Amino acid sequence: MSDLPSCIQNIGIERAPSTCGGANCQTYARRLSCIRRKLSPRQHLFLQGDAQNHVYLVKSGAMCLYKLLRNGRRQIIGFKFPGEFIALGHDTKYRFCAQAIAATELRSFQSHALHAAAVEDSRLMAKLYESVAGDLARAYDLALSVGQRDAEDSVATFLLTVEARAKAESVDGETLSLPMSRSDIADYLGLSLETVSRIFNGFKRRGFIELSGRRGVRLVDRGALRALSGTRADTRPPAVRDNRALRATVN
Amino acid sequence: MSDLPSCIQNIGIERAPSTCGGANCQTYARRLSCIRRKLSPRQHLFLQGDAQNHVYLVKSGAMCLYKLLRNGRRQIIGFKFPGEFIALGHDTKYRFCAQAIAATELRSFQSHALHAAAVEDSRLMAKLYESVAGDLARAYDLALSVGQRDAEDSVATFLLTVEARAKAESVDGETLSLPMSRSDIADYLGLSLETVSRIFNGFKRRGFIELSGRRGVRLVDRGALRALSGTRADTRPPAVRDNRALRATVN
DNA sequence: CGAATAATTGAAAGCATTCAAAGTGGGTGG
DNA sequence: CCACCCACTTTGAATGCTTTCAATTATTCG
Repeated sequence: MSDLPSCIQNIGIERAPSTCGGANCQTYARRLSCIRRKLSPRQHLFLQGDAQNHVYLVKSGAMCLYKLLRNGRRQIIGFKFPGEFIALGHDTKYRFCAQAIAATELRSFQSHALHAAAVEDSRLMAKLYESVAGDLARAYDLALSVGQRDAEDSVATFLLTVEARAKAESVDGETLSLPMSRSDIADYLGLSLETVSRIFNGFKRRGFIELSGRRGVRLVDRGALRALSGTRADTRPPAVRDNRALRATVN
Repeated sequence: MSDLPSCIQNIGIERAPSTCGGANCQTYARRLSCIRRKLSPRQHLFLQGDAQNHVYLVKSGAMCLYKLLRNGRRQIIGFKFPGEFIALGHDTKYRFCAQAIAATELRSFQSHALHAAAVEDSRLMAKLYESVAGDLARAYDLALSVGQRDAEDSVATFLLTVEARAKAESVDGETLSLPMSRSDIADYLGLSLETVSRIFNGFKRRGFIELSGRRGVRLVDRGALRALSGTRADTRPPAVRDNRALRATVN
């Protein structure tokens, strides 16, 4: 697998700073063949049901992944930013759709070639593993938001999370530019777009955030947002009032 | 990593039949050290926030994984059955709680030892990777259910999925024994336990299912349940009425 | 057989949705 | 460069699904 046609790509370089965490990003699988792709906003990379032959790496822009229901409703299951992989995990068909929410550049790899390369290079394997594990952690957080948070909690948590994840996207140190529309946020949080809009403006009226244009948001009062966010600081013991789940002896 | 104390365990043997899919389950990492654990119903294996030093493999019984919010609400993010791993993906702390919902036997591995062994044995690595990827796919399905399905759709889909996943758990070929309570189902689907109960009995009244005791469910009219389930048969093109998401040119 | 836990059922209340309409921003073409 | 237009966003009002509160019934285990 080390002598592929070669379009000499550095998988892993240009990894999103927030994810990279200051570690020196290595260059993996130098000779893995790939193809450049460019997508304009709203353009699809693939649909659920398509034959799953490729893995993609986002180089710039932003993507959203979503699943469709028969009734036409969609659940966005994640957003993808530069340095992140799409469609790791081998299946015969994609189980979700991938759509650009901004002008986006990607690299396309043949799934089997990438996974074969990963078997050769354990650093690449570690990277793919880490990527999937990260997706999993985010998916669990999403299920938590969608299932148990009320609308304000969801939106507050969303804003805090986006800020933490995409500090690179901020115009200056303060204002962040959301790449996704209200409708995208709604379909991500399991809310209606009207509800999202109402809550954004409710936060604005209460002085928690400032809005500028369609994309700009500035978090003014993070404390207030955190107070609305029911997120636990994963410390034990949880010590919840009457949480039946914890009555039993622990361990 | 091939000369550890050895408690000679076959990771992967006794894999759940439904997941194993008839393939001959290989024996991996024979000499990986592990510890046996037994949990009684409602007993916790770990809590979110605990130091994450171990990976667990379910041998018998059933576990549930859940996340807690400050307001005391919990979201079950998944159930674990024999042959499945818990807490793959290395982090310093567990991000969710793991609790037995029935008498359960597990094997406990040191995270670093297991991952080191996986680097040595690519079959084990493939197994872990597949496990995480499976968790990810199920997490996405959960987000979809919780975010976009109405209560009846959620419950119908849940029943169909449980049947498909845990055919081994069925008493005979027809009646399945749900290891989890109404409350567990509710916290999994993001509903109240009363709603789950109402819908179960609504299905019963309409002749879609039969109930026996607290655990027994028999799916009588799968067609009706599938009709309620908004799940798409992942075929393209989606051809949804006015799905804005698909207006853009595809690919 | 009895106590404790789980499940069911009913009624009232609430939060978010849906439907509807007006307003705003951003991009494009003249 | 500005006006115009389309799409996105905001806002209002009514509806409804699910939740919450409360009480009863059923099941399981000691």
